[in-house]
Amino acid sequence: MAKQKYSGILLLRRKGLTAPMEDYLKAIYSLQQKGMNATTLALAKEMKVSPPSATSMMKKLADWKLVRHTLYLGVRLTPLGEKIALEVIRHHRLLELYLSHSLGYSWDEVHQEAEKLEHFISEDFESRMSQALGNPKRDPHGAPIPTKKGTWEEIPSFSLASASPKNCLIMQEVEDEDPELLRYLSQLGLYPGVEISVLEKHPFEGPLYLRIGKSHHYLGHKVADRIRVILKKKRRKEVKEK
Amino acid sequence: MAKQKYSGILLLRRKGLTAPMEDYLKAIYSLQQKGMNATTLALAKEMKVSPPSATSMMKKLADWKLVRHTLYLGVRLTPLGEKIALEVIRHHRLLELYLSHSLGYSWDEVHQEAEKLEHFISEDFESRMSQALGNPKRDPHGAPIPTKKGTWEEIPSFSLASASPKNCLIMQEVEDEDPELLRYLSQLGLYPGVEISVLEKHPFEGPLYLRIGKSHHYLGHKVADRIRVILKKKRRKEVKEK
DNA sequence: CAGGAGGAATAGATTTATCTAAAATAAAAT
DNA sequence: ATTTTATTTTAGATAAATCTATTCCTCCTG
Repeated sequence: MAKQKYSGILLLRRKGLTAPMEDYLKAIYSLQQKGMNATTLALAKEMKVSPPSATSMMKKLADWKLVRHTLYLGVRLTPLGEKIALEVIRHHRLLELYLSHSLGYSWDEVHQEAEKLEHFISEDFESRMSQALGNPKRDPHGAPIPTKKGTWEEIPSFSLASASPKNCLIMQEVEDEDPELLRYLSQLGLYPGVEISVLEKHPFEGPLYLRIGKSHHYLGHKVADRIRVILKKKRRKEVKEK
Repeated sequence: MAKQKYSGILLLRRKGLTAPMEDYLKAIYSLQQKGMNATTLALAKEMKVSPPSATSMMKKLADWKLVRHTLYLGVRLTPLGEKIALEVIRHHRLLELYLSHSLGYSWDEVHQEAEKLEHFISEDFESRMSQALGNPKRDPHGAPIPTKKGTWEEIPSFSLASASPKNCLIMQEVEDEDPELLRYLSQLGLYPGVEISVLEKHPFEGPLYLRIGKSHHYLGHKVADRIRVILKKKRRKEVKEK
């Protein structure tokens, strides 16, 4: 009985899975998550390439059985394609957390570095990072880190811009791709896990006046819209989270 | 007065310096270190490619002014080429040490991982590693880690196979590329820094009987030849090294 | 239901790094 | 000095990922 030595991304990399292919899979996954169709044009825009480039990559990924193509609806990940996408995302988010924890990177710097390295680290590197970090569930921006099996805890969050005043909120997540935004947020002390209350909400998409931890700040609607929050649970017991 | 924002490897990478180019530069550097000419054939063998591949890369590197080409003598690194080679080597060796210190890799596993990552880490990553490790001077195999400026301490070592009995030796260095050899050496407790004495030396390239630390082992001549050692200095003071 | 707008695919070119097969050239040897 | 040997280079192909320009085709609209 021959033992299956390689599977998932490792196997496919041995068969010639390339960094660009991995990047396209991530982009397709991201579009699907947003409920959009991964059409040629949408994918080309996401990847910042020309439509013909996207077309040919879609065809290639279809040959590899990583996506299925429907005319004018674009491409959808197969289970295998989704598995690979999630493995790359796991690499990315583990790297982000690792860089910030172990090498003192700030949260606005980690995305760029992780974006390159995610394609070149081994599965061994991945699991060593995960172990060193205590099998973490969230990256520095609050995004979930899929497990090895491709599962994660879904936390139903909503936009800070849509929050109603008086509720006590916990910041949950923000996108990792805009370093300027992240630097701005860290000036305000706005990190995942921080307590927020909306004190005033100005009309016509006006600014919000917030309590952030123990200080108070105004925040524009556009920024608030990019921040995901959850309601603070009524505590049943004083649970300390580190 | 415009500030020079990029230099060395960073500048060249922005201009399109590729991972294969970096690998060739390392190979040329390595051949030069061994006192060999980096001819087409030698380089092709070192890089495990066909001679025409080596030719075309030599031409390309010459276009980039990273090497100078002399007919039938092969190629020599220019100062710029050497600078790049040393930066890549610095990346490699820092990565090796970092992986073994911070992620618990054993010394036979680090080379492979570093070989890929060396081309993709940023200068920031490099300096953070160096700082986290206390600006180390040697990698896990005892090879010198060049400084940012491309200098390092030259330690005149010699082969264990050529050592005369009775002297007390310190293991200095071993190549990093053969995992099997490294695993064998670690079974014997043979690491850089470990004390060795040659107790018996059998003729005709026969085995050596060694004291390694506090235990005794036989070691074949071929293996001994790959191990670099230095004479243990007469201690002036009891200095503890960690 | 017949065009036209716009999205999608094709055609052909470019760049990088590799290959094999063949030709050219330098060094060595008789 | 001529031949042989060995190294080096050229020529032509391939594969990946991209591009521009062009053509094709689907869907919607009038």
